[in-house]
Amino acid sequence: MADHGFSFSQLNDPQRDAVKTLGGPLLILAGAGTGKTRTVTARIANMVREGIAPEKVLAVTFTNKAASEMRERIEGMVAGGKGADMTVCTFHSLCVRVLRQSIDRLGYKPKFAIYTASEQTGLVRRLINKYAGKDENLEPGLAISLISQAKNKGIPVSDDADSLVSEVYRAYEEEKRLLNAVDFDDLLVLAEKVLREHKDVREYWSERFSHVTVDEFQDTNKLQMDVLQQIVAHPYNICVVGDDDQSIYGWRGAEIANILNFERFFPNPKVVKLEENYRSTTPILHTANSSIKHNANRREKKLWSRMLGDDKIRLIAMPGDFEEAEFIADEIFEIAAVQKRPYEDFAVLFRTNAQSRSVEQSMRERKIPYRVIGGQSFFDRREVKDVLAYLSVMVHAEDDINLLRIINSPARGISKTTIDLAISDSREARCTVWEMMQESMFTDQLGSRARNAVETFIALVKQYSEEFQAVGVKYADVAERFLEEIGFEDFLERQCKNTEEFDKRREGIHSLIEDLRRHQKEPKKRKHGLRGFLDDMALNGDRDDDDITKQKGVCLITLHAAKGLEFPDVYLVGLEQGILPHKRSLVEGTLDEERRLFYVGVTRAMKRLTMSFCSTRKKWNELHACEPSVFLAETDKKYIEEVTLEQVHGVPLGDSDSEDEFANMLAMLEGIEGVDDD
DNA sequence: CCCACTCTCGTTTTT
DNA sequence: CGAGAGTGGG
Repeated sequence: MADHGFSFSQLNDPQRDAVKTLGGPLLILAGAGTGKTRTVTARIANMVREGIAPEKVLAVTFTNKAASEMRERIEGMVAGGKGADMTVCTFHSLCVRVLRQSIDRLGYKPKFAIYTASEQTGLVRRLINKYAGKDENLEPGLAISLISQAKNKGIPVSDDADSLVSEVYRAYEEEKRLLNAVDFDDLLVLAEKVLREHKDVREYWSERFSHVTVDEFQDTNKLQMDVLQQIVAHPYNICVVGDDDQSIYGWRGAEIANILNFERFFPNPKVVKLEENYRSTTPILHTANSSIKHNANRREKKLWSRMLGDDKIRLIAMPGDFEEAEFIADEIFEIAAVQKRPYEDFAVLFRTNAQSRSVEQSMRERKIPYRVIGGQSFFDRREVKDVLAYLSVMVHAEDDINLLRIINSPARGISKTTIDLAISDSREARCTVWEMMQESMFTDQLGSRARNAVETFIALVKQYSEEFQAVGVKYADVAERFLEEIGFEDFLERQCKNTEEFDKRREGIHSLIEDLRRHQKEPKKRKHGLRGFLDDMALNGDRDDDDITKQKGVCLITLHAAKGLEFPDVYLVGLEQGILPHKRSLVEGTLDEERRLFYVGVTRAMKRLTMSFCSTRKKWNELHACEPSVFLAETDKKYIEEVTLEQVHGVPLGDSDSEDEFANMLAMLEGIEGVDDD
């Protein structure tokens, strides 16, 4: 017990079977709430116990968050700090490691830059403007997703090689290549390529990692599978863990076939099913099982629980979405008060982000604290992008995208005309904008004011990139000084409507600088200093302050984002045709994936589940009639209590004073309706 | 360069 | 309805 933080006796039979199986391909089908993480971490701890060298152990996840959580749990289980020698990372950072070492084999320079989403958008937008005819129009977002799909599935962007997308795609690839830059998908594409084409590289990595584990395997796409196949060599000590019933990312390329046909990729795998659920009560699991069995292609599984549970599932027919939100807010308020339960016990799950609005409104009116996963991520914020672009230019001024992003913000007298001239001249000379700006051939064409501005800018960049490169320098301090010098705060303030916005944005910058400071202090800091920091940021860095599980209050969350989480008391709302089987899924024929989404929603609940649908819904200020979801009709009602809103109001919850509670609730409802505007 | 107005478009989201 | 992009005048 002192040796390692697990013992076989804490595991159930299939879990133990999985933990003891260390050789050969292993597929663990881990249903929702069946102790997947415990099994995987125990299995890895067992490897070390069995004498496998920790540095030969690789565990791959999809998100940085999942990676750090797994690392933490493994380190807690493995004796003598050996856990730290293991590699626990995302697919993307694994590929970065491969490429940092061997990308020169593909003709790139080793210090390649990784484009963030915004850099990618910037480049694509520019190329669309360049190539689109007058009457042609292409959304950068659409182009990017087509390009990404092409790379991940290994298919052409468009079946017409002369189409605008194809043209943009070609130019996009060419430009990145010229700038020694790669995007997210390239990390996988190029890593797979270098592994496949170079035997010594492939052998290095497959010997380096003798035992590989892949988490959330149902989310892998074709490209990730290709990378895996390159890295994992005979005798294929690969363990994949996942649940085909929770595969909900098909729309972004996840191949459920990877899990359904695992044996096609790795021969004769052992298959272990984890079906005992430790999270939910029997009514919840029965309901989930009875729905998911309507899916055609799946690995047969049936979740069961030792917890019988007293509560049936409620299915409430609501007159409208407003009433639905009001009801939930009232009820949570009441239960939290009467049963003295923390708000963190409750979650409201919905299909689309837009649905959270009405619930948020009702929560705010009652002063119920709540948390939502914030629409735009930290890295999408303009000021953060600007600062990252600046830092990136300091490392690598040849990068046109970032250079152009910051060249005149804050305004420093370099006009659009000057910039356009620099771009076209650099195109002609086949060099970067940064190089062109230093040519007298270019500056001679400018008026004295413009020339002056350009020269000042060049001097500024040169000065600070030297300072950043100085030995022993504290990046965060230099960055602060730099932002001060260019008057970034004033620039920010001018862009903001009010003081709150300014404070928020300044806070964002501050937090970024702190990330930078922390990154440099970290003992296991990356090789290339500031470059390494930018890489981390591009790979969606080690930030945890936007982690929803660490925030307080009722959780309002989409079904997608809720995967992997659990709550004692769950409200699953908007179970209507067109919303839960989403309208688009009906056209696209992805009803199965919507059903899995429903399944994921139901299995988030531990003790109590309330489902609801509305017979009317306000859409863009107009009332629309709604029909209940087909998923409700096909689900077994053995443990479901079907009620209308009026009926629930007639049976208030709480053990005592129920009539008073009811009266209070009514009074409250009336009080609010009186104030109702919008 | 900046503001204010109109227009458009409303799944899911990570790296 | 409301966020975000795009347009045009001051």
